[in-house]
Amino acid sequence: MEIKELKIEQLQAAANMLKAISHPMRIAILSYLEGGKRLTVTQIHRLLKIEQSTTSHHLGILKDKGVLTSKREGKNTFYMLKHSSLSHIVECVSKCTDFACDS
Amino acid sequence: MEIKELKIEQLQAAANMLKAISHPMRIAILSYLEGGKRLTVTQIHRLLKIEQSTTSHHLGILKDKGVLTSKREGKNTFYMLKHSSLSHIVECVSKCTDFACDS
DNA sequence: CTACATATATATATATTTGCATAAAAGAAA
DNA sequence: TTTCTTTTATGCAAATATATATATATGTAG
Repeated sequence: MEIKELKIEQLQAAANMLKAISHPMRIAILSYLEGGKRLTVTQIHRLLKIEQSTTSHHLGILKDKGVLTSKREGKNTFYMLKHSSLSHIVECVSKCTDFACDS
Repeated sequence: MEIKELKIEQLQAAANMLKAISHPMRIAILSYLEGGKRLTVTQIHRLLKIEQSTTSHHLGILKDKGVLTSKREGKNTFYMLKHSSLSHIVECVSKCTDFACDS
């Protein structure tokens, strides 16, 4: 499939998914969830040192746009990557902003 | 380098770069520039069927955030990808929104 | 000068971020 | 059961950011 032939609906969907990731805290969340790791809202909230409600908001956005999935276990809700290859995006952009992207 | 060790400034830069890409028209622009292709503002403006000023605005955002570079040649300004690997992002997200991301 | 190509400025509309307060869900203890 | 604690989610509002078009300005060539 050629990217060139992307239709407007698919462009919109792709943009929505990328936009969901395009936030410093949400990129950090993705980096914590690399390699199939699972973390609760509280764990992420403490790691990022941001409000619990803000954390929940960010996780909700990522889940809504198909980046993450979640599973409730008792009082906790564990979040994880829906597609492992999404961490490539974080890796690529991290390299692009650090050195060059062609590594 | 571990993604986990990303600092806030780099997270911000990565988010800015991703946010620049997170727009249907700008994803389309990237797809047109795959493989080292060079296009002028007018060519892109005609391909996308959007206003010239809007096109220039989008290109300015992509250039400002380090996604594209440009080279003026006479009356024309050619735009191209700054890092070829950035097209992987478009490919990955396109797959993620089309089928699954693990392809 | 004119014609063409590109960039910018302003304005309006829309969307996003964030914290606060609160609600809801689940379990523990009285 | 009722009450308390922990964990997560939601509603609201203010501040901030973004998208888009129209109009205008700048740059380049002839």
